[in-house]
Order: sequence, then structure tokens, then C-alpha cells
Amino acid sequence: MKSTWNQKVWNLVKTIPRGKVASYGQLAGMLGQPRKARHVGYALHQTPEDLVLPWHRVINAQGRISFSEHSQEYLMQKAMLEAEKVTFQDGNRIDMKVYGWRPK
DNA sequence: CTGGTGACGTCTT
DNA sequence: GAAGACGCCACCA
Repeated sequence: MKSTWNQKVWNLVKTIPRGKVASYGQLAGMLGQPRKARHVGYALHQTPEDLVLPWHRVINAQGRISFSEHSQEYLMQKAMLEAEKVTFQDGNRIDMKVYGWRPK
């Protein structure tokens, strides 16, 4: 099977350690395509239901969840992160200095 | 092939 | 700090 962009993204997201978070732009940069940050998010949106991914560990460059605060997705993602001991500042922002994934 | 869409990022007011 | 404009390009109809 040919490797599509989506599959590369999914494969990378699977490597994010528990308790850490990464931004869309950061993931895109790891794939050698810093300008495709938007497509990282798009790829996650296209994730099949039978594929289990730690998608909740992916946030935007602002350290915020990209969903609306009123959405069910936002609440679920936040809950998943807090379950991994990831705390929020001001109730809705993540401190990237502390929880940012720093791969070597 | 063409066009619309969009879990984003960066620059400019 | 906040808000708007623009660029980016994979995927789908």
C-alpha cells in the first residue's frame, strides 16, 4: 500500500509519549513539511474509527485545544489530557515549556 | 482536471 | 493582547 500523508501523520502521532503534547506545526516539521501544519489537523479529522491514536496529545501552537470550548470534542480532549496528569493554565491553556514533547 | 474545505501558523494592524 | 488577512496543500466530490 502506498504511504499517504495521512498515514505518515498517524504514524507520528502514535509516537507521542504519554503525558506529553505536541503542536500541529511541530509534527509537520518532523515530517519535513513545516508548512503543512493545517494538514496534520486535517489528517486527524480523517482518522478511521478503527485506528486508535493519542490524538488528544496534539494541540495548536498557542498551547490550546483547537476545538470550541463548548464542543464535546474539547471537553473529551481536555479530560483525556488531565487523565495523563497534564494540567491547564487559566483553565484552558497548556504550558508547552513543561509538557511540550521534545524528541531527540 | 477544478474547486471547496480546513484539529494551523505567521504576519500585520 | 486581540482580531483579521493570507498562505499552505492533501483530500474528496
